[in-house]
Amino acid sequence: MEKHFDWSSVEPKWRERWRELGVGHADVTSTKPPFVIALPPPNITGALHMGHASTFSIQDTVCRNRRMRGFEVEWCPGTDHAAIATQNVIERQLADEGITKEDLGRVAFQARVDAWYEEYGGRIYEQMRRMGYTCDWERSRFTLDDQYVRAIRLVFKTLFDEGLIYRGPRIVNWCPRCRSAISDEEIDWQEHTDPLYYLKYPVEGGLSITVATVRPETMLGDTGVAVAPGDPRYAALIGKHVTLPLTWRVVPIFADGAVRPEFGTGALKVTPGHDPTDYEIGVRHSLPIINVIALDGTMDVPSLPQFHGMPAEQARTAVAAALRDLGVLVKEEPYLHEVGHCDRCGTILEPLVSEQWWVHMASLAAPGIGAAESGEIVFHPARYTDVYLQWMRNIKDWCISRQIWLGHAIPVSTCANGHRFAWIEPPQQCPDCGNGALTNDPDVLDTWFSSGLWPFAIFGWPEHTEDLERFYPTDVLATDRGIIFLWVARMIMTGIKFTGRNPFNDVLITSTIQAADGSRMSKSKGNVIDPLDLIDRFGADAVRAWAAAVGTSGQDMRFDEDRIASYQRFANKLWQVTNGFLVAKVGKGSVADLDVHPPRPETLRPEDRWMLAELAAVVRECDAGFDAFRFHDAVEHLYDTAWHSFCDWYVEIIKLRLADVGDHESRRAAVWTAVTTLDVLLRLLHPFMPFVTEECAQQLPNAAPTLQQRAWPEEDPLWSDAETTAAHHQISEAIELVQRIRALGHSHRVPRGTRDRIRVVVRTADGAMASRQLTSLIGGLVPASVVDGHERGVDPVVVVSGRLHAEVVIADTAADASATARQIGLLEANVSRLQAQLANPAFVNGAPAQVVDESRRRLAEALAQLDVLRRGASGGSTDAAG
RNA sequence: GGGCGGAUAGCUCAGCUGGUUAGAGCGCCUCGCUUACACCGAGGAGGUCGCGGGUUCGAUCCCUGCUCCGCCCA
Repeated sequence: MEKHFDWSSVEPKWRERWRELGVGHADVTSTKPPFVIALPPPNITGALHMGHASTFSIQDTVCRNRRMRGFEVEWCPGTDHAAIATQNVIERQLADEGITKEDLGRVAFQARVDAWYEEYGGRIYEQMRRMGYTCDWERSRFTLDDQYVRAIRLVFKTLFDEGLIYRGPRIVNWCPRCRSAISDEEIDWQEHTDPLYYLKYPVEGGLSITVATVRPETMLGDTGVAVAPGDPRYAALIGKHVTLPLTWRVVPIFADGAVRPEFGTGALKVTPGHDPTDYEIGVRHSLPIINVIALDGTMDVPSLPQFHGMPAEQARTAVAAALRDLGVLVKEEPYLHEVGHCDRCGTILEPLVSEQWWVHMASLAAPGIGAAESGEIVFHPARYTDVYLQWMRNIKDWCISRQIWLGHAIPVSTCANGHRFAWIEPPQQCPDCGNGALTNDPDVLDTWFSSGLWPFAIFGWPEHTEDLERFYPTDVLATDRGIIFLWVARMIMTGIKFTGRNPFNDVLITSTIQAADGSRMSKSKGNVIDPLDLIDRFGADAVRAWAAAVGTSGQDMRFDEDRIASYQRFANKLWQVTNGFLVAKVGKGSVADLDVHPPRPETLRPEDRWMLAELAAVVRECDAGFDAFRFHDAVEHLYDTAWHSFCDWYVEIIKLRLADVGDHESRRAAVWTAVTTLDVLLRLLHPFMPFVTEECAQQLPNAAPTLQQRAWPEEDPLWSDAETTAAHHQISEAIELVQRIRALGHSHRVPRGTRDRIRVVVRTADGAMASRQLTSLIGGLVPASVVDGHERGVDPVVVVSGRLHAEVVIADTAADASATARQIGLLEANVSRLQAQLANPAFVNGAPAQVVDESRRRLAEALAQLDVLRRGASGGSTDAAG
């Protein structure tokens, strides 16, 4: 037998088996109730990262659980074309070759993209298989699939025809390098320290006003100066005019609520063409919009040739210098602020006004708000509902056009007569006038526009396919909080708009995994962890169980490798107890020896029932965890029960019985209980740790080709009947007593193998000897000999647990009552606390009867225990049973 | 500026709707290679639950103020 669980040989075997058995594939004609998850599509050319590993592992765990619970599970995977990211990669390749995409042309460029997809397209699926994910690979989708493209065009055309999509000049975040608009959600804000320049502008009548700005070059496009309403410093200037240096344009001074009086001088230069806030102000006050920066990021000011064509950043110092020469620049100071960078390429974004396509959002958002408010769509953890609603209630129109080559072309053409129309199939002529000279819109759609349709488009919408009928709406959507707005909200809005139904009921937001120091993992920082590397080192089961254990408590998690390692050891523990103990020792290597019939209940010993009661508890905890999306609760209870209750206690307790070949009935009860317990635990653990549980379950009776074909465990009445409950109580007390006796032996440094040095008498509360069964159980667990009574004249040390207590004598050692004294001290503190509580009439009258009764019960028990300890400690109880 | 979180053992984190002797994993200390497992077992040390008020018979948990630390939106 191998010494340890060897995942590297086990994992490939089971991956292959699941594939052969078609575990992930859903049958659309099945009569089982469907359970559906649409996998948030990763970037087709990307590699699996920690975020994926965390959220996908949890999705697979849910899917495996639902399969065992009798659902027809459809977990539909897919990939996203990730237009900007992919185009950047290709452009970088071209740059290395010294050419541009314009040199290549659109057709040849597309060929390069296709080749790239071909090369890297399958990589992430392979990585997902290594994690053991049971997606329905046969249904995998790509956002550039023909059917998917038709869905996108239909959505676009519908919104266009309803007037919800429009084109117009608006301020956008412009990436001068990508030469494209970028959505608000794709901005990477970084802190910069830049000079804050104070510019003193002349005002009519010999007055002046000073503004502060980090971007003096934009003053060439200023069309106003704003101050806060009611600001006494400037009240007299409102309505007057400023003459701007350099351009000598005359612009008004006015009041606007957007101005923060405490910033700078409290006076704001307004550049509607190059600042989002200024744009809003400009709209409110009907200011002209002047663009002074071109799409390539250079200054566009032909009337000022000294600046024209200069990169904006360079123009900043040049303009500042010119203003200094004019005496306008009166002060400079360093200023820390946030600067927007392009999420994809890192270039500093340039807000500017350009023609873009927009979706009018307010009417689409309204039903999406209602769905969350009414509780039809539930976020887990619940607080994300507020995050979602906050954004939805303040929603802004969505810029959906991108000026890049890769992606879904905006399906709009304009004919020679100026008719503009949207289409689904590329048109030959204008539907209005029949004109055949058509110009197609050059832009493509924002990637999120297409992935926003994911939950229904993957199943063939708008066709009324069997899949769509059966699998839509989906049940759960699991993702990181970072894309609630980018994606979740948009799926909800389009889902309701185009299918009339919520695309899912539950949104599970999984924890973000941070680097060990609490910083964000990012490629640029070089602190990313590769999940595949973790699989190599700890096994897929360990990585998955860890993901479940840290992924759903709702808090961001610092990456902690030791935690993963603990689940690796747990996998080994399961494997050891199954193969090394149950199969090799108990079953002597034969499954038949483990395949015992259920014993008659009366032959079960208390410890067997104790184990079954523990099992009942963990089934309940596990189910509750799954139902509430609290997987960390489920996996931690399973870990505790499997390792501590089963391996540490139950297995150790039954070893003596199993060695006693004479007592067939007892042996059978123990074997059955052990096998049953392990079988249930393996099934419960399977969704979290599929590989090791399959490998272990295969060794036991009742093995199925895969645990995915076994039913999810349910509680048996035997596990919680009155006798089992009583047995659980008794054995739990015995276990605690064992721990106290062991501690006593330890504190006296009694070496192992000298059982005779410690002699123990176990008694019940009334002073009677404990039953023979219980005595031998305790005797088997402590390094001591259990005797009927102590010799006269010897002072035993007494330890107590519940209604049991033990009188312990250690040979050649004077009775050291410090252990007893310590326990007495704790109990006395407890007693005085409870007595004070119960003496308080406000508590007795105010608290629920249950709580009061519980306090009384505890007090009574503590007093009884104290009584036992004091009698023992006083040294009088030699051979108390007489 | 607005919003949402966090602060619990040396570290990383649990602690569900107020009543437990406040828990786990790792680390640390002391024993132990006993025929499932040294990727292990046994025992142990370690916390005035960020700080100040308040509500309550009772607060780690609820309210409020403060101090630090994140994230999101502007």
